Amino acid sequence: MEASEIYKCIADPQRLRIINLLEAGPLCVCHMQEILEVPQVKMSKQLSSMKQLGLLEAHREGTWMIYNLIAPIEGLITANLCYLREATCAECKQLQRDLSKREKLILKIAKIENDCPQEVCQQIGSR
Amino acid sequence: MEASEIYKCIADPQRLRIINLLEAGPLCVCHMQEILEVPQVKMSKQLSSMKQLGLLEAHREGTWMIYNLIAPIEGLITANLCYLREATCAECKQLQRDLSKREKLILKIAKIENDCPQEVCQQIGSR
DNA sequence: ACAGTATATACTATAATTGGTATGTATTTA
DNA sequence: TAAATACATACCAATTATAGTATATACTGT
Repeated sequence: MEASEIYKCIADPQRLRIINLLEAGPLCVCHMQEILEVPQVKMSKQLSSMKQLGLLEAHREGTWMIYNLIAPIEGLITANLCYLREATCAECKQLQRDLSKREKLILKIAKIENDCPQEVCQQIGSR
Repeated sequence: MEASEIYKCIADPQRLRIINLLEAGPLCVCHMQEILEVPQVKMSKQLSSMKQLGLLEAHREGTWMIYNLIAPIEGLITANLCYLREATCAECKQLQRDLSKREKLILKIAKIENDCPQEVCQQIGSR
C-alpha cells in the first residue's frame, strides 16, 4: 500500500479516530458510533471505504458487524499512532479520550447479557 | 498545527516529495522543479499552499525564491520522513531517488558561476 | 527603458470528496 | 411471518481539490 493512500485516509480526523480505536482491538459498528458520536451512515461509509482500501476487515456476528485492522497492521499506521498518542494537539487529545471511552464502554456492555460480541468482550483487561 | 492538516498535505505525493527535499536543506523553485519534473504553475501553487499552511517559508535572493521548512520542523513530519526514507513502497523509493538527484544537482550548479544561491551551495558536503 | 529569467496569481473547467435522505438487506426474536 | 435491530447502499446536492492557460509581478543585466 502506498503511503499517500494511508495519509489520505488518516487525513480525515474521524477516520483516524476509527483506526485509533481499532488498533486497540475489534469493535462493532454501533459501539464505534457510540464512542465517536456520528450518524450511522457516515460511520458505515467510512468503514467501507477503509475496508476497500485494505486497511480493515469485517465479519458478522449475529446482527453485529465486527471490524478490525488487517494484520499485519501497516507500519506507517503504527508509527503514526505511537506518535499521536503522545502528542498534544487537539486531535491527539481526542484520540486519547476515545481510548478511555472505549475502555469504559467495553466494561459496561460486558455486564449486559447479549449486548457484547464475544470477541469484543474477551478483550477486557487484556490491554 | 493539527495532525489532519499535515496528513492532508503529505497525502499528495508531490507535496511529500517537496517536503522530503526541503528537509535536506533550502532550495529554489526552479531547482525543485528540475528534480520533480513538474510544470512551474503546479510547483508554485503547491509551494504557496504549504507556505500558507505554515509548513514552509520563503525569501527572495535575486530572481530566485528560496524555500525552506519552517523551524522547528513539525515533529510529525520528521517522524514520517524517518519512516518513509527507510521503507520500500514505490513512493518511498521515489523519495530516496529525489534526494540523490538533489545531491547531484547541487554539485552541478555550484560549479556554474551565478547559478546557485549562496544558501543552497553552502550546503555542499554538509549533509 | 527593454529583454530575459524566475516566480506568482487569476480564471476556468473538471474531478474528487463529503454529507444527507431514503431505502435496502441480513439477522434475531417474538 | 412480522417486528426490531444493526448495518449497507443508492442517490443527489454541496463543497473542495486539482490542473491548465493565460497573464502579471519582481528582479537582473544591457
